[in-house]
Amino acid sequence: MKNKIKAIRKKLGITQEQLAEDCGVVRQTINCIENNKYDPTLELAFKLSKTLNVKVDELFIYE
Amino acid sequence: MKNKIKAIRKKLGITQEQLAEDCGVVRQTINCIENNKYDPTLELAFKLSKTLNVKVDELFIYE
DNA sequence: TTATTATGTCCAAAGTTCTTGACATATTCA
DNA sequence: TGAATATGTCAAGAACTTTGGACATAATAA
Repeated sequence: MKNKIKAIRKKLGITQEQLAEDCGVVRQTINCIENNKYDPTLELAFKLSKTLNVKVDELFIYE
Repeated sequence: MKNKIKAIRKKLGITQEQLAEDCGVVRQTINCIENNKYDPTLELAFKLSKTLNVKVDELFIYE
C-alpha cells in the first residue's frame, strides 16, 4: 500500500516530528510509514488523514 | 472506531463467511470487527470497502 | 565552517490483529 | 420438530505495528 503522506506533509510545511505529535505517535512511526516499512493501523490512518486534511481513500493508494 | 459493516453486509444479503472469503480472512475476523472487538488493519479495511462497495471513509466512523 | 534541525535506521519490548480449532447458541427451513 | 446454516465466543500462537533509546547522515541556517 502506497501513500501520499510525505508529499502532503511537505506541502503543508510541517516536519515528521510535528505530524507525529499531532497524531499522538513518535517520529519513527511517521518515518516508517512514509518510507513504506509498514502500514499504519486504521486508527492512525484516520488521524493522519484528519491532520493532513484529506480523506483516507485519498491519502492511501490500495492496489 | 465504529463501522457499518454488518448493516451493509446484510443489505447485500451475504454472510460473514462469504464476506470473509471475499476479503481473504476467516469468519471470526469479520465477526470480531463487526462486533467491535478490534479494528481491522488498514489493508483489510480497504478490502472490506471494496467488497462492500463503499469508501473507507464511509464504512468506518472515526470519532 | 559550525551549530542546529530534520531525516533515516537499528534493536528489543510491548501491544494489536489474525489464524486455527473448537464448541455454544441462534436462526432458518424442510 | 429436527437438520442445516449462521453467528458468537474462547484460547494460544503467529504476524504486524508502535515505542523508546540511540546513533548516523543530510539539510539548513548563523
